Amino acid sequence: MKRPVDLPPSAAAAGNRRSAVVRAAGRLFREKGYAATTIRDIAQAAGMRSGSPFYHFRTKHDMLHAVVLEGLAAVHAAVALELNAGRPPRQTFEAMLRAHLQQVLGEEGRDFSAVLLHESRHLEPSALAEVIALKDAYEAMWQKVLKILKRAGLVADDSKAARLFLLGAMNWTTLWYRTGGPLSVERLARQLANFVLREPDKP
Amino acid sequence: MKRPVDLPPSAAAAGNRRSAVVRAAGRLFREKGYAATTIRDIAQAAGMRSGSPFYHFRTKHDMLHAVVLEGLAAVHAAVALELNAGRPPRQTFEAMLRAHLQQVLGEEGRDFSAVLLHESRHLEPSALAEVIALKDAYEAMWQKVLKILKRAGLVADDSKAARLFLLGAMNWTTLWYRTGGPLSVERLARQLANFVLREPDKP
DNA sequence: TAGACAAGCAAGCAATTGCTTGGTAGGATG
DNA sequence: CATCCTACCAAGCAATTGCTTGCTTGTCTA
Repeated sequence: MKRPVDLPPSAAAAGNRRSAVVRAAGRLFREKGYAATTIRDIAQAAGMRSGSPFYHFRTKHDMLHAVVLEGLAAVHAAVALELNAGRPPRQTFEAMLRAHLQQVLGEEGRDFSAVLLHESRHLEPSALAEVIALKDAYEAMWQKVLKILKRAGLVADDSKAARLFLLGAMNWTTLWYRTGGPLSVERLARQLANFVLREPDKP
Repeated sequence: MKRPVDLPPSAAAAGNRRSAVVRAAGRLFREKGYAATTIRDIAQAAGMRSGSPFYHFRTKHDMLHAVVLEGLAAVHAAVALELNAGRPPRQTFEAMLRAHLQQVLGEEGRDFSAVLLHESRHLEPSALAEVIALKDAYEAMWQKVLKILKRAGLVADDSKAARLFLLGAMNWTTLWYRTGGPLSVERLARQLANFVLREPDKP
């Protein structure tokens, strides 16, 4: 009956079944949406009975919160790595595109990031504010690379609107890209770079 | 107790309160999402009691269907008008951008189009198939203008992916654009055109 | 071997959900 | 005047919802 209130002792080992709940919630929230997913759905997908997820989470909202934070952390880490790899502007940009698309479309992280992108509005106000702050920090990296690209003459516009157009083009792929289709994520990143950059294409 | 099954006699006058239900549903579906909106919410917003909307619609799904079709018809008509206005490529393109963004962001049609963009997955399979067919026809107009732009050397890529990048950039605005902010819809359209086209900017 | 704790289960409760049912006010129609 | 039809209301039903409660199991430690 007791609960691991904030940090369970020896969280690494203890968080094993908890993460099963998060993964199940992530997949279902992406497939059916937050509001249309029931606790019973999540419990069953995690191999539990309907009351058991509440051992790990206080509310359903908390499950959404955990999913969204996981998505945000993963995409931030992946893109930050490429931004700081010390490559020239165009290569840095394309690597960041690839990393973002990989996170958003790849088997591994697509559930978390799709939920982040499409279900955040169902968060409670305080959790939403936290997520928005983290998202702003993430998007600042894109503003930074746009600035670099403009200095290099590779792009004409590094405004806030330009950043949002770019992120929109990327994030919208979650609604149409199909894994196993004719287009790999790498080629998609290359194609978006060519679509956006003002430079002779590199096929 | 009887219902106007398919076509109510003298539909023009009779469909008055019905359209109040559609407008209320559109606004609530956009604000809270389809699954999180209750019949009671819709009825109250339309000034009715909770059972009354079912005089006009068989199910809640049918209400979503009506909202989505309204959004699709409006944006299709607005953009088709500009595509066929007989202007030169760049002007045609920018006018289409403006028309789409006007529909998606403007007071008048944003409820319907935002629901179309973000809630279509909650449609029943048969209704979804119908909507997808109409959406494909809509997007074909964008493929067409991209082809024209490429012939004119204004864009480097007129592939299917390029079209989806463009639509993504536009449709994502529904998640960040705020009416009354510093950026008008007209300027937004101009800025997106400059972001995408390979030509000296026209400020 | 005894105790403690992590991690669940079985059962159910109060509220909410989509939707149905029988009725009815008010205008049009004969 | 009698009838019909449109558009709604008042009430409620069966199912589902998020969540709670008391209890059990397996495992680790002293």
